[in-house]
Amino acid sequence: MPNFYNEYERFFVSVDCVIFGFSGGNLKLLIQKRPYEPGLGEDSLIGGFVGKDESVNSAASRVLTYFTGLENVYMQQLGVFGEVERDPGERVISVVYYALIDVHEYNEHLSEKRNARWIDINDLPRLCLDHNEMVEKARKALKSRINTEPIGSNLLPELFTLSQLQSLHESILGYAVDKRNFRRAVLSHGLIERTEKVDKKSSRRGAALFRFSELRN
Amino acid sequence: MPNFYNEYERFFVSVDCVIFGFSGGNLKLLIQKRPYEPGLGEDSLIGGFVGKDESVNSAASRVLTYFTGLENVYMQQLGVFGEVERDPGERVISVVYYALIDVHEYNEHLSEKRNARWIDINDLPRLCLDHNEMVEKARKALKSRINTEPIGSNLLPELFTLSQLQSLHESILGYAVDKRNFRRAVLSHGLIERTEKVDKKSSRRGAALFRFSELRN
DNA sequence: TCAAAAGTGTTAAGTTTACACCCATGA
DNA sequence: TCATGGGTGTAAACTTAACACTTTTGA
Repeated sequence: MPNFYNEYERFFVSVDCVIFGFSGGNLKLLIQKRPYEPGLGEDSLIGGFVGKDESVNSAASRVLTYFTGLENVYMQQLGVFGEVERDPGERVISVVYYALIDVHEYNEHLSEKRNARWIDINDLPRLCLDHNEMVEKARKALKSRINTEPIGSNLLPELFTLSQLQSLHESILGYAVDKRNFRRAVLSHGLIERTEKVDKKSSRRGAALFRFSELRN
Repeated sequence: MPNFYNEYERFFVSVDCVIFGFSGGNLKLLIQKRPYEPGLGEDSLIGGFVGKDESVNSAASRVLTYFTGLENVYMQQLGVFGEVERDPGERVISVVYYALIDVHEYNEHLSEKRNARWIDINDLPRLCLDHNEMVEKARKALKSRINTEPIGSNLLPELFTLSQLQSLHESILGYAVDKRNFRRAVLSHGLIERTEKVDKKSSRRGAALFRFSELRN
């Protein structure tokens, strides 16, 4: 096939994923030790390069599966980081995603093998390049979407208590919400439904377990 | 400088701009005749390729200035279109922006020279590649932001009447809004202020001219 | 004098917020 | 029996939505 654009430059294109999890009442982030120079060994988002025969979105999915073993994960594009000098090694244009995963389902063994680990979002270390900026942007995106998208359905196990869901919302929003108002609001949305099951782990009395309804519009 | 990423592929990266204007009570889009194969002469968004020594955002600004003569235009990244086969000529990864410009200020002579023209958003022709999809995404973004961002300040002339502002909102939203409620709402936001001037062109009685307040938070 | 756009308030409905006590259970 | 987290209702404040007539003026 002839090349029509040959006068133009070509660039490395990477994908970087801000991977959120929720565990122990706290929002977590999956990070790795950067596997190449420059910045070898520094803390880094999970990322990789776009390949010849895959779309940019597919590259992000591939990277995510490579690190977690999970497929069909909830992911959203956040934007492009395209400053000339953002990577001191080579010019790389990065497409950033955020992903939400259920930390109870992912392949822990695999991510350890990949040198990845979960950190609490509030103990975020300094990350390489412009990765802290990417995390900041992802947190803002989560905050603004938590009340309109069923974000919890990706971060929580299939069955969960309303207290867990509330605690997730509070972690994302960064402030406490009123228990009664919260329950009324999420129940009225009709996105979750009560099951017959009861969770006895977190309290003496036991808490009703809910699940996200299957129906999507 | 050594190349650390040499095993990876490099890609053409383009920027495509969904450029909105507002004139005669209608939302407009600036399009061009595609200047290269494949699809030479087809209707196309305003676009170009990212160069070696410019950031992706700068490339978008450069393209916009090239076509309109305007600088410091309001632009926002919309996302990346990165399917493998989206351009049948070559693999090109496109970063999409939307921009809002005041059609009374831009350089009409220049855009004509560039073979660009304004079309009414409701008479949108079939555009090349995946450009219609980009426009659709941009319209949704506008809709969801019209009530939180001072979008009008970029699309309207410096002085405008409330009827013009309302008509702009209606064009973006796609439905009529109540005049009294609209006026109360925009005035209470405090983003616009009344001037002493009066517009006599659009009515016998004359309408007060407003401007967007300088103050930004 | 009339056509055409500008301008102006009030009420009802709905939504959001604030707030405190009893319940069930296992240790 | 008591400590712990689970579960529940109501009233006030605020926001949104619906609705129609008068004003000004150039032709």
